[in-house]
Amino acid sequence: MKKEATVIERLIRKLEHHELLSDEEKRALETAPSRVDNYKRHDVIIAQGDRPSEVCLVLEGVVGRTKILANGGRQILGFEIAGDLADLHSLFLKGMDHGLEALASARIAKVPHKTVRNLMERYPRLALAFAWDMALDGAIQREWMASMGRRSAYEQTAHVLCELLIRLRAVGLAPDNQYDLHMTQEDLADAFGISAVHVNRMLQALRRDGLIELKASLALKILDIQGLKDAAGFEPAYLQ
Amino acid sequence: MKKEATVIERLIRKLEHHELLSDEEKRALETAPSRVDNYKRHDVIIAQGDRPSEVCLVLEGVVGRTKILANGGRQILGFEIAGDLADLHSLFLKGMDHGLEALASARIAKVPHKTVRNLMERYPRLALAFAWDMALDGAIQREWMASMGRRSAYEQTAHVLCELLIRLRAVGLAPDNQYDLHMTQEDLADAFGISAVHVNRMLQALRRDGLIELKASLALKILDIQGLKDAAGFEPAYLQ
DNA sequence: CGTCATATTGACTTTAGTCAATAGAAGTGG
DNA sequence: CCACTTCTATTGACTAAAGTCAATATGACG
Repeated sequence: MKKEATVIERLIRKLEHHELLSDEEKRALETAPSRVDNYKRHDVIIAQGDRPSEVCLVLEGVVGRTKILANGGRQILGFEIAGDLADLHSLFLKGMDHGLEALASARIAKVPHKTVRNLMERYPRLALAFAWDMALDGAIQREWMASMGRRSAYEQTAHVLCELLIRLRAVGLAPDNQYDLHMTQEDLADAFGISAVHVNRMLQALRRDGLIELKASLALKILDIQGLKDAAGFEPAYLQ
Repeated sequence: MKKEATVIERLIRKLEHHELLSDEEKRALETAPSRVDNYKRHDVIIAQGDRPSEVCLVLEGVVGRTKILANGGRQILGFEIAGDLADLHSLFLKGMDHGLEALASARIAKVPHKTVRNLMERYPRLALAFAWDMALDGAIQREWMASMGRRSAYEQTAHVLCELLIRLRAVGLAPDNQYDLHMTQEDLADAFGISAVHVNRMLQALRRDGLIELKASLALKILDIQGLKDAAGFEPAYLQ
């Protein structure tokens, strides 16, 4: 219970970037009923096409939003980490246009749609905060689109590593500019829209350039933050 | 005035895909104060980085959401057509992470943020409908991400043409499966994340395969809808 | 120790980008 | 209407980026 409380605090801190919340609103969030499920790598949390009746809050681990195409391709649309509401949009859309998959072992709190809707009705500021979260989500997606379309594989790789550094640091998970994604280069490949072999080459290039250091399971240490940002053309404003 | 009313009806019809609206809510939307501006191709409607105080409703023409990167690249993140709220997210985010640009002559109604906020406060169902619209927007963005990452240039081209056919048809702008984008292959290139020369080659391939027919300014006629959908791996569910 | 997944490397292919030239179209001013 | 400019589309030749395939290495784990 303690750990969940901590994560919900992170969520609250994140939501408060947009709207200050009253104590009552915070308490309502903290005490909202939810169920916690555990997943291991490759587990499907929500399948593409499902019509979920709960919203997923990531407590621990890394979750990928994955889309399977008619041609067999798999595209990872984003990474969700502790404190992220992974599928808030499922409140509004009829069916999931993509799935949620555990890329590393993950603990997920599931809050019934009905609960979220009640919260939004009773506390308009919470509703605004959730809307802000969806909008932020859109901004991250757009940055990824820009990466896929108009950044080289090298820049794109550096860019996502920068983004994850900032996001993980914001929830205290990248002490000393180090973090471990517990996932594979294949996952990165599906996120970048390139091949796993090419991801490998780009990671090596980043190492060769003295920007990062990494061990298996994508445990990495940023050696030169400014250098990595420069290589990526990283401008953090979109993360708000 | 007549034309605006028609477009607002389209917007209402679109919003009602998610939430049925009362007559009062519809009237509130219809009578919301707004200013109409006209733009010609290449005009900047909202610049990247701006902090707009109004929401843009496209009445006529085609608007692109464009993002300029540090490396000089330009990525088009989406096309907005009549009846689309082009920057609803600006209600929530601090600064625009991208700009809005007229890709063809466009008429835009601008509704003050304050007005939209009032509408949302007074009519919770309108608030839900707007949230749904933002969520739908996210779904379209995700489909584009999948196209950029895991579809070939040929499939991607076919896919966007399918999407535009469905969206334009929904607002009565693709009679007889024909529509004219009034933009250039360069714009498509920036939307797809490929070069203009390659867009040209893909369009020619689609013509060669008997799927489309096209004239200058991207006036096109879909000759074989099913063939185009098959080529694209198009599954329209994401459009709602 | 053996098995499986992942990472790394090299050789080769494919896709897409770049550059440059040409051809069409559309708009402008006289 | 014409001459002129400019933008856009098309084409071909060549280059560069990324993909594919296959072999090998490394590492985690039962």
